[in-house]
Amino acid sequence: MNPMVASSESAVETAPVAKTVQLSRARRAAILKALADPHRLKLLERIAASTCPLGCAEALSTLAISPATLSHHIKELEAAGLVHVERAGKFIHLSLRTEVWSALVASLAALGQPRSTRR
Amino acid sequence: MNPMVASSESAVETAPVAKTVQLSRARRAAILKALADPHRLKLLERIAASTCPLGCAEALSTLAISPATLSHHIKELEAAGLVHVERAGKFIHLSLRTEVWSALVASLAALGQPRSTRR
DNA sequence: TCGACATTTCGACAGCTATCGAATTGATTA
DNA sequence: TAATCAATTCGATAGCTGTCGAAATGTCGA
Repeated sequence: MNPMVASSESAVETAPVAKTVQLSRARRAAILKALADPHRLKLLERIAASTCPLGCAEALSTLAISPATLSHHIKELEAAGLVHVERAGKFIHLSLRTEVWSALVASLAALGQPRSTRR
Repeated sequence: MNPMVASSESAVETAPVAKTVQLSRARRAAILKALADPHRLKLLERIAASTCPLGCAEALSTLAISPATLSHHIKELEAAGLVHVERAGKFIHLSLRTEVWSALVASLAALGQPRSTRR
């Protein structure tokens, strides 16, 4: 895990009451890079659409990829801080980090509004 | 220019009154792919922040890249439908397609809201 | 018409990344 | 304890992509 994500991660973690957290440029870039792969985007969409944490079996049935590739993609999404991975015995469960997602959306929304005060 | 972007482009063009247009999944994926490069993201931010169309000279002064590389990135952003490129003699001017951007933001916002009715 | 300038195209290249099969690791169960 | 299963790691590979210098193209002005 690189230090940039880790430090931003703790910033998000220590501000749980904040609905929308400010993303650094580096963080934004890292997240957008993680979203560049079509399979990863589809996986994230599937995770987001799930009312409960998603298992690998279900993820695999959504995407036509090997377990190895899924593992790789999950790792990328986790590294980008987009998903939370919880292990339960042999199984893992994936959920969207909604606060990070909201921060991204807000960040991108602000980009399209050049007249607002921005640093 | 690939037919996917072209057809979505005309849909956007023919609906100028619509503040937020629905993006197809493919379109969304294509845009996010275009945003994956840090230089391209920075360029888009610079374009968005500009109150008037941005010239190449200004873009080059923002990014420490060669003119050839800038040209490549511009082409990518244009192909993704994110920017409008206008030629004025020897010069070109870049502007953000705000309606596409808004559609992207809306699209991503909807992704983070699994309980809303989505197709 | 030629020179200057802005921008693009071209070709090469290095680095990145998605993908997979096989091996490995870890948890569970009989 | 061994077998089964879920998931990860590892190594290899093919394709992708950002980057650049050089050449080419197009515009403008003298």
